[in-house]
Amino acid sequence: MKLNNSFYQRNDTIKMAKELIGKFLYTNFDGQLTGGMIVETEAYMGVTDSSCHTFNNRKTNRNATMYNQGGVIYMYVCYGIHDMLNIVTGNEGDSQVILIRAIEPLKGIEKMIERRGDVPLKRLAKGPGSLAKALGLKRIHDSISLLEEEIWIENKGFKFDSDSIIESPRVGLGCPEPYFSMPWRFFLKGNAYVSGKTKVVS
DNA sequence: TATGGGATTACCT
DNA sequence: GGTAATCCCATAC
Repeated sequence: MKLNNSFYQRNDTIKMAKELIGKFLYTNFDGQLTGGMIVETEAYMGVTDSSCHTFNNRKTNRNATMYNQGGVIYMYVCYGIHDMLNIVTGNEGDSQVILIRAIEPLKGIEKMIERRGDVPLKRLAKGPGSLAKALGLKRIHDSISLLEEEIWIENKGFKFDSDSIIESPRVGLGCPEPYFSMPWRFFLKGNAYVSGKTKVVS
């Protein structure tokens, strides 16, 4: 079943980032259904998190969507090239979001290959830039709802015990400690579609 | 108004 | 492992 506001509008973004592992993310643009199982996420914890776009209450045209109430998406462009998909969580005025970093492709694989070019299945939606491209998501989709027909997340009842969800520091940050090392990245242990290093940091 | 850098990826050696 | 591609926004004049 489709996740709704009772999931997205809670105030525990770290817990939600963990819970999104094993959920199913879909997009449906122009009648083309594409998607797969979420295997890697990162939590960005809002105005106190120095790696977060809203650190120090920063508010610009780019990041305004992060302050919306949970249940919409925040899209932003990194390095001028890559579009990134974030799930907005919590209440209006909060700015915590969850970056979706990788899915295991399941639906519309042909269409995703068409969008991505000829890459191996293992790399089709591995890493946030690749994932957004495979699903047809761009900056112009910023602020669209997860409760409508273009993008949504489903719970299919898959459960993983806590040993299977690995925590690690987030990837690619340039911010100072302590946020640099906060263990706010989560991924499914041993899954071939997780990006980057999968080494366990304890 | 100008400049520097980033939640990355792909392709090179 | 090194680096180019390439755009929005923060910061500095």
